[in-house]
Amino acid sequence: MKVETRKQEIILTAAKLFKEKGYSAVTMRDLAAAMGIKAASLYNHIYSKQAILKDIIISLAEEFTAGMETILSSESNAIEKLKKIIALHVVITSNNTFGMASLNNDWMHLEEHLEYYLELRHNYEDNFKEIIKEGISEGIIVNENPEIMAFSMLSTLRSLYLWIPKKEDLSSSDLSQSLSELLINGIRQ
Amino acid sequence: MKVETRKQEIILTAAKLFKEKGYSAVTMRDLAAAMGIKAASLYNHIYSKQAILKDIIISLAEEFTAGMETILSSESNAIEKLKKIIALHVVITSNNTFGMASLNNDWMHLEEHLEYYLELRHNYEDNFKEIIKEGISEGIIVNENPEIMAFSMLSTLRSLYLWIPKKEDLSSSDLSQSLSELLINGIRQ
DNA sequence: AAACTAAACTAACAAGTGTTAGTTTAATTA
DNA sequence: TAATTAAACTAACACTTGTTAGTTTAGTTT
Repeated sequence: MKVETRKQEIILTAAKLFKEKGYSAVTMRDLAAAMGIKAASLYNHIYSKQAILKDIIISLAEEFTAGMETILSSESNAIEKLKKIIALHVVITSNNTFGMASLNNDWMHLEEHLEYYLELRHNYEDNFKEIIKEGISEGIIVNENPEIMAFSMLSTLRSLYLWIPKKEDLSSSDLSQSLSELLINGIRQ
Repeated sequence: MKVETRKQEIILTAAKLFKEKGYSAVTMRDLAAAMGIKAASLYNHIYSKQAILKDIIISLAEEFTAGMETILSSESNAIEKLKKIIALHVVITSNNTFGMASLNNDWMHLEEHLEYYLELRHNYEDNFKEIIKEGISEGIIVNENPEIMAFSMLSTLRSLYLWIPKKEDLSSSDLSQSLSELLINGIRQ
């Protein structure tokens, strides 16, 4: 029974390098050097450079999709759902800041898996917007352009991977709490 | 007197391609093909691939720096200054969505100019945070973590390049207005 | 008409790319 | 002890990379 820890080490190291320089700028020789081995040796563990990227991105995208489904089927109002989504982003990002960089910046190099990724992403965004519209109908969210609200909130949540590593003292729950208040109540006193 | 329009065409086309695939994934042959010429011909107009990137990014970074300086020296309170910053981002991004992609995603490939870029960026972020702290002192901004507020607002503003091209019907002033209300007042009814 | 010039071209380079084939090493299992 | 296996290695491949050198073309200036 193979536990595949070596493969996981390679994928984690790759994600780290991809975050620093982007997928295209990282060579298999860079990755091998970071692992302390030769490039050819990587192929005892992984199929291709492509496959590493797919592994990193698709697993994260599916995590978000699963999280969204759980939230959608909960008995919460729109504001509560949005708070749960914020917490979802904080938790997933905290556990894999490197991978989140690829999810945000390297997805266009997915090739065969691009279509599937875009489908997951599109559905996620649609669900997000629907929650906002629901909140407007309920009268608990201001009647402004839901597209702009969704864009603004998602922009912040998608940038968390850049920010969380710089603030390791901040706990996930504290950050979720602060972000919820900010994104929902604004900054005005 | 050379007007350098051909060079500008090349740089604009490069920015377009960089936005789609990232700096490293775009080859000089890709760029040449997009211009309808051969790769070697590009070198009649530009020094190197590097120099194209530097041109795109540094000019934008300096535009932001100049805009920030104007805002800092205005006689406005913190909230008014933040609104001016939002408008600054909307205007600069509207005029060059392709370049903004490189500014956000390709800066790590600047090499010789990386240090200068990071200095401009760091100063900009510091000024942004100072305005928020000023607003807290004045009692017009909530007394929460200014780092989180700056991060959140800047995340949204930095993502505008992805969003503006999809909403061409929206005018710059309408978008600035909506974003100001959202980022400052939040979404809660 | 002659000279100049902007901007294209062809051909080639040295270095770097992802990947494959076949081999060696050292630890684990039968 | 012999066989197996995980994981490294060397060597090489076909192709792509940014860039240079030298040449041609066609329009403009003298």
